[in-house]
Amino acid sequence: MKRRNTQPKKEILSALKSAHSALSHEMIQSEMKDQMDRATIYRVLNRFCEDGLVHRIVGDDGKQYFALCLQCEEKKHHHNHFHFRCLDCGTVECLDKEIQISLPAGYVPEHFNGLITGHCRRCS
Amino acid sequence: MKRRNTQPKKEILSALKSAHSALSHEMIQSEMKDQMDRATIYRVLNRFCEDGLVHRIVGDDGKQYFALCLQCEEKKHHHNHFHFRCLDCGTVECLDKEIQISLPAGYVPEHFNGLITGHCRRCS
DNA sequence: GTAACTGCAAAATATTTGCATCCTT
DNA sequence: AAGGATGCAAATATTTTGCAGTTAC
Repeated sequence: MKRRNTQPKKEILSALKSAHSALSHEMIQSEMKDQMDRATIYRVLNRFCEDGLVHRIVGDDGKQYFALCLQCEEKKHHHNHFHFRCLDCGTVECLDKEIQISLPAGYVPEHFNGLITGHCRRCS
Repeated sequence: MKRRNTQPKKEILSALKSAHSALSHEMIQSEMKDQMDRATIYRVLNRFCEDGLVHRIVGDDGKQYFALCLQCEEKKHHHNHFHFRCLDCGTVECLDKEIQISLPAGYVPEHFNGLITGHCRRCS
C-alpha cells in the first residue's frame, strides 16, 4: 500500500517537528486551528506510527502523545528511553538516558513504554 | 471521609488477590460474572487507587490495569519497577527489578509508569 | 440515624469506521 | 484513470457523573 503526501500529513508532521516534544491529539487539533477533521488526525497519526515515522507514547493519564523522537532516528535500534510528562504545563519530553532492562528467561520483549510524571524545570 | 467495607469492594479485592497479576476493568467485570455495575467497578477501583491499596498501570494499549502489587506493600517506598504485558494472553505482571532513573536538574518526579509488552514465557 | 455506597441512566470523553467524494500519483 | 486519503456522520469504547434508593457502621 503506497503512501501519499497529502496536505493534512504535511501539516501534522510540521507541527510535530516544530514542537520538539510530544503532542497529544488534542494539542495537534488546536495547532491546526480546529480546521482539521478529528478522524483524519487520528488516521494520519496511526499511519505515521505504523510506518515507524512517529512514536506513540501512552501517558499515565491514559492519553496518547505523539513525537518524532529525533534521537530514535539516529540510533535506529533500542530506543528504550523514558518520557517525562509535566503535570503543570502538560509537556511531554524525551529523556536522554537509555534503559537496559533484563527480562526473566523466556520473555520476549516487543515494545517499551516508560513514563515519569512530575514537575518540569520551568514549572517546579 | 470514612470508608465502608461493602460487598462490591470485597469481591473486587478478592479477585485482585487471587489473580496475582494485574487485571483490566474488563477482566474484573467478567470475573464478577457481569453481575456488577460498571460504574461501581470504576468507582471502587479509583477509590482503592486513591487510598494506595491498589496500583494503577496504564498499558501501552491505552487500557488501565489494576494490581495489588504485594512487592510494593513490603517495600513501601520506591516501587519503581516495570510491568510486563503479554500480547498473546493479555496477562500483566510485575517485574521484580527496581529501576533508578536520574532526572535532569530541576525535574521533580511524582509518579512512575513503566511497561514492556511482548510474549511471556508461557506464550513465547 | 447518617453518611458512604450502589445501581441505573445519562453524559462526557476518546477513538474508530462506513461511505461518498476528492486528490495524489 | 486508479486507488489511497479526506471529511462528515455515525458507531464504538471507555470512564465519569447525577441522583434516588440502599446499606454499613
